[in-house]
Amino acid sequence: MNNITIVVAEASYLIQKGLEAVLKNLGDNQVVQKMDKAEGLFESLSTLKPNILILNPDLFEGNTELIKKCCAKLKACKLVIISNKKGDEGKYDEDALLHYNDGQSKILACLEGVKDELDRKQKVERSDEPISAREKNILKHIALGLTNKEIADKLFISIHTVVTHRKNITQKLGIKSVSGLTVYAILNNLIAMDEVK
Amino acid sequence: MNNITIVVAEASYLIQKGLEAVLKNLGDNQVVQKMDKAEGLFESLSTLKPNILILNPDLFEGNTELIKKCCAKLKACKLVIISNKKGDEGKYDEDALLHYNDGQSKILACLEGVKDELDRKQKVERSDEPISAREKNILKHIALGLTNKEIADKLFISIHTVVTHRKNITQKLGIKSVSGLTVYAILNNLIAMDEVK
DNA sequence: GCTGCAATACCAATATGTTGGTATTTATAT
DNA sequence: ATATAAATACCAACATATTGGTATTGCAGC
Repeated sequence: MNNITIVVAEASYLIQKGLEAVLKNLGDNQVVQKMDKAEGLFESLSTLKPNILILNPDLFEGNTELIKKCCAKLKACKLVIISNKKGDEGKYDEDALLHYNDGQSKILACLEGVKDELDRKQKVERSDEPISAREKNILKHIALGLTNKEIADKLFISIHTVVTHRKNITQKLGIKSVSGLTVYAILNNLIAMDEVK
Repeated sequence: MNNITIVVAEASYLIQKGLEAVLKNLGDNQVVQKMDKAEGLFESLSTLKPNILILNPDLFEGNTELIKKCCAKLKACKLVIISNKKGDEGKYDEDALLHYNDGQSKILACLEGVKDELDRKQKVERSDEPISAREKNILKHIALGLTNKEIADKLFISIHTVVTHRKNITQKLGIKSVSGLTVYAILNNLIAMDEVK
């Protein structure tokens, strides 16, 4: 999984923040710069070399030449258009065209699509790394609030084994905090909230 | 500072997410529900009893009677209007009126104002709280998976202070394990499951 | 039969959390 | 004005978790 860098050029603060929040949840992304006017955009693209540029054409007052100039500036950069106006359909790549009023599914589908495209280009293969049945059981006990020693005693194994399982679990899931593991266990029906001590 | 619960009723997913992000940074808030249509709103207000309702009038297609009905439903609830249209000025309380295109300063000033107003109101009525507001905030960060040191750095306090708060929290609540504290935080709307890392 | 994975066990170094103290400052309530 | 509570800070001893190793066994698939 490569880290994807993103520049957001959008006047509305709430839209900026919304995009940032959505992108953060979408994976290993990073919004490296937010701008609310066109000045300095070209310079930012040159220095930051982002993988994605999310741009509101209003910043250029609709001047499509400038937008094309943006694209030309960077090969590995995917352009996403975010607009508050009707009637932009057809002017831009529909796969990467968002509107202020779009709902969750549209937004997520678009951004995930763009991200997948980039992932494919970068030949980043993401393999699902499921945890084994034994590891699930260990995780369950972690999420229930037991210590390594308590788990070892309950399962009649050495504490070293528990530590090893725990190591593998955190590595496979990419979750290192106990609270994160707890939420994972809840969401994957390994435990119920009322079982936790 | 009590925990403030918020319902966001807004069709645009990005605006939803943007508001959520801004509110999260504003302090001890929690967006307890987001909705993108008017159905179920009254029910949510009744059951969740939020402190703030952020509403886009477009959900009611401009029917101001329904909006007033919202207000009437809850005394301790402050209404914030979020709109994508020009010409709403004067129709609503200007202190609590936002537009899609507003910049950072306007947005923050408005939401901080609303929050301060609520804080002042609530200062009187809090009494039977098991843990203090500060402790709630610490607990929130514990449940999010931060270490004591990370919490100390984020809140600009010593790690000793965090340890002390943590001691008091576990004693007051009688919950020792991190997973237990995490579940408590989820059940008490201090965090949402998808915030945990 | 070889390969790879899962489960088991162990070690050592380091990091982080726990517990039981003390103590100061500020704000609020009686 | 004074008692109380909350937030802050610190210490020391101890407990527990994390990380990066190594190693053995058994089992399933090729």
